[in-house]
Amino acid sequence: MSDSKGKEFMTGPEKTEARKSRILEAATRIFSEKGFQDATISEIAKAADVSDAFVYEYFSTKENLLFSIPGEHMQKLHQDLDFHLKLIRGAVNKLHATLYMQLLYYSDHPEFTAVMMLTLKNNRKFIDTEAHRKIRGYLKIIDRCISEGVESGEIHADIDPYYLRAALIGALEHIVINWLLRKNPENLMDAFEPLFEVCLKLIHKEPEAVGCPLLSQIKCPPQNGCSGKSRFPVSANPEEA
Amino acid sequence: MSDSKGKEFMTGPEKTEARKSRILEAATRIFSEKGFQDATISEIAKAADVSDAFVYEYFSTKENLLFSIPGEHMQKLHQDLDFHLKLIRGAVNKLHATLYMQLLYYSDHPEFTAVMMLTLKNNRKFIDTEAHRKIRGYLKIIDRCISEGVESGEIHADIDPYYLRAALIGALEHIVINWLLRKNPENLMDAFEPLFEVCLKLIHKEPEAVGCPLLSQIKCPPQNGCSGKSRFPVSANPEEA
Amino acid sequence: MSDSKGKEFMTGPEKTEARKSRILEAATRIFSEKGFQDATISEIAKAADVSDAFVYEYFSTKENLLFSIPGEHMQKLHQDLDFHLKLIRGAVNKLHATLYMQLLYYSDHPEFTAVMMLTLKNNRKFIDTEAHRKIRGYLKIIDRCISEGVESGEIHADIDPYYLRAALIGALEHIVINWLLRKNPENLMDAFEPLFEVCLKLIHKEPEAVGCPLLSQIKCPPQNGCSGKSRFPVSANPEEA
Amino acid sequence: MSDSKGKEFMTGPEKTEARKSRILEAATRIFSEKGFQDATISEIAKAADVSDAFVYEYFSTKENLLFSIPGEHMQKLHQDLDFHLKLIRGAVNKLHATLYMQLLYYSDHPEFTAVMMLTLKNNRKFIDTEAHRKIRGYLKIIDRCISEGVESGEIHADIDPYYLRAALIGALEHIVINWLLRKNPENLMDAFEPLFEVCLKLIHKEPEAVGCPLLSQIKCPPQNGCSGKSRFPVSANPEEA
DNA sequence: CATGAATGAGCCTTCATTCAT
DNA sequence: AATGAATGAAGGCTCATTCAT
Repeated sequence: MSDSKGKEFMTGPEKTEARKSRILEAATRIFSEKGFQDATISEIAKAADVSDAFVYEYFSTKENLLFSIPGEHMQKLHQDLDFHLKLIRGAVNKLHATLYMQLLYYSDHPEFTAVMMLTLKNNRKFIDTEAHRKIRGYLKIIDRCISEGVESGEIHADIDPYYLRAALIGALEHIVINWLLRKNPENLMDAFEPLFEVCLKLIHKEPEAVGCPLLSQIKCPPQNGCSGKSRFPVSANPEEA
Repeated sequence: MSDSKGKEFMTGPEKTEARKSRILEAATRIFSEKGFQDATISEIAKAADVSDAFVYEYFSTKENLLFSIPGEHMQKLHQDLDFHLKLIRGAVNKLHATLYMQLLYYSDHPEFTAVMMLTLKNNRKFIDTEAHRKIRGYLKIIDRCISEGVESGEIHADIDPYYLRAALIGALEHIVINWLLRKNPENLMDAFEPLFEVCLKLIHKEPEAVGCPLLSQIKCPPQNGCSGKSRFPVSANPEEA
Repeated sequence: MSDSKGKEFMTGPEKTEARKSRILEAATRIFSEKGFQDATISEIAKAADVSDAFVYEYFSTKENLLFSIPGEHMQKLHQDLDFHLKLIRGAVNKLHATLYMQLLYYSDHPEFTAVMMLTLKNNRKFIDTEAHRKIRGYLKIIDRCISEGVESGEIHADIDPYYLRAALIGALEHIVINWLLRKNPENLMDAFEPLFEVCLKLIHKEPEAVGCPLLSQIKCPPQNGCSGKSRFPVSANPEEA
Repeated sequence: MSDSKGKEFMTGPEKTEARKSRILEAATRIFSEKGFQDATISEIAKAADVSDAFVYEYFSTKENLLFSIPGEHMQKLHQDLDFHLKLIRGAVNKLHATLYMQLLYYSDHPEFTAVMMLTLKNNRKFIDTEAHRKIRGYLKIIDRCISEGVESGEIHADIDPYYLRAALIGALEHIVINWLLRKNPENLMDAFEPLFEVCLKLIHKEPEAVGCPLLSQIKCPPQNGCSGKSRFPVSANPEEA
């Protein structure tokens, strides 16, 4: 009935997948609570109800386990976003939806978020990771929104899109970290409206243009004759190697 | 002779202070290189040319040593900023100077910056620290600039100043972290201009209003009849506990 | 077609034997390369292209696998030697042939030799092993040669045959170990001539008495009136329990 | 009074040395009993009455601890031998004394001997060790005896001295290993006489020339007109690198 | 004041071995 | 007959921290 079947009904590979999932969940929770170094594999294994050794069957090292955490999350977020963005017209509306969904995902997965923001983001080795590649892929969605907006004239062309994205992401993450560390605001989603108002300032559109979150498919495309030619080449930054 | 006296000329307390300083410098360097967990007290003590045990004379624990790193840096930055801001007129000019000086300080002290951005910022316990109090004090400077700008009409009043500050700081830190982890841009100060352009968008002023960094004391105060009454109480956020 | 049949043509028991053989070969190679402790069952199983668990079908433990290595080798060496010695006359010639064949076998099977000399010979438990019994059986061939020589007068009787054998075997093994560990000499067989000259000193015969290896069936039996009665009872040592 | 002072009377460095010694003794005993792999550092530390961590103060790794065992032993043996050989005339007498002392040392230190013969001698890495260098230095004493004997005519020149030494050492070690593993003979020194008789065969001297062990300083030098010119260059083997 | 010396506590990781299928 | 999957058990090694001197 529920989505977590009793163990006794699982077949071999099914059971294995479930155990792998439980390990990732446990790791996420415990890493988020105690940090990477203070968490122990034993602790995680016990929380996931598997043996210590089993953890190493699927995650070659403790660090590798850490780096494996974002995988599914990012994939899910990416997919959802891809799906929704197809339905939305207008770069600003797309950005709105993107930021909203991202914040919502963080809000719904505070432990994953803590691992991402407090442990992974600052890890030098993480950058060379498959998981980080996925994150960069995710960021390209935002880049695409921005360049679409620039092309269409929705977003003015006199701002470097790399720095625009940096400001959007930076502001969002700053908010998220304050939420994680200081419970401010208590509900992360309370931060969305003011945050997005700030973002609108960045992209120079009036707040009225946006309707209710995720449903704001108002007609907005190229309404003015703005050339759409940015001063900056789209994605000219070396970050997307 | 020079500003770094030879050890043999130092009196007792003088020598002690010098040793304390050397420990902090060594800790900063080594924490920035290897991270908190992978750095060892022995390593730091050796680099500072003191005994392991001496480290504990001044820093009760390894973590306490870490938390002691920002102290002098923040004090210096705070003082410098206080001095300069007195000479500058106009909220936007002040913000400009503030962000410039902050970025410059980071650029000049990459090891301290790495410790701050990659190790301290994400540490739950750091928040309850005297050092963090100093950082919050520093942030108030920005808040004061913002509220001054709102009062004067330089900064429009329809944006929550807390989120405005979050965006400014978030964007700046995002840039800094990319510089630390990915050497992008290679020289941090290259990021200042585009970054500040973004910031100007946030505060809704045209870039032309700003002259050369640190010297831009143009007349800007209340030029429009804007009431100067913000929708938001200044510093209404619980972060400044 | 060839002497190594393709797997697909093997019947059940035939295939099983082949797999057992592959395991022993792989174990020999890997034990010789990495030593007993650093070799893993998984590694051996993979090299033998069988599952880990299958190894345990035939070898109850890892140590048992180790102890199973000499079996076939010693049997082969024993048989060959038995065959050849029948064709050879004279104790000294027989000893010559024996030592030559042994050295040649080592030279041709360096991996087996490494396991024997570096891993098995020093293992306390190995002594109580069936494999070790075979080795002792092999040593009896040498004892028989010696006592035959003593009887016939070829080998003088004033030397304890146990210590004579110890010297022969000890010298040979010393040479072999130097070859294994230090590649000195590069080709083990280069050591045979000088080694055997030393051995001849031990048994008090002139080198000229020996012709080409393995084919030196010169007439040598009792040429002097030596009583042939040794001071020592043959095989009075407790080693042959 | 005794050579093991009570702990309470030791000063700092003295105590430390004593502890280091106790570790080596404990390691020797335990390695000899259980072999290298089955012995644990905890076990050794406990037997030496020090903490696990202290072991690592002086011996960086478990393997390094193993390799440190022969150091003092070889030095002692080397010194003793140097001292005695100065008093002895005649190469054969010197060899006699050398082998006797070596066997006696083994007999008196069975645990050290077990480590040497059963664990170190077969360790590939041991060869590149400082301790192994000392052993090679020790072997040179034997080489010097041999070449002295060849020069003087005591030892006949028609045998390769490298192989002669190999036979001497090989025979002796073979005996020692049998004593270690099979308690045959029960008292190692019982093996000396027959062993040396064998050795005399190798060097072609009559047993009568030798008196009681360690006291046999009979005049023996060059009595025959033997040329003393060996066919072999002394120490032409690459082992003495 | 300074420190050399000492350690307790703990964790990641490995594998031989087992057993359900 | 054959094996994939799972793990219990264990050990080398590290360091923050303490304390006698």
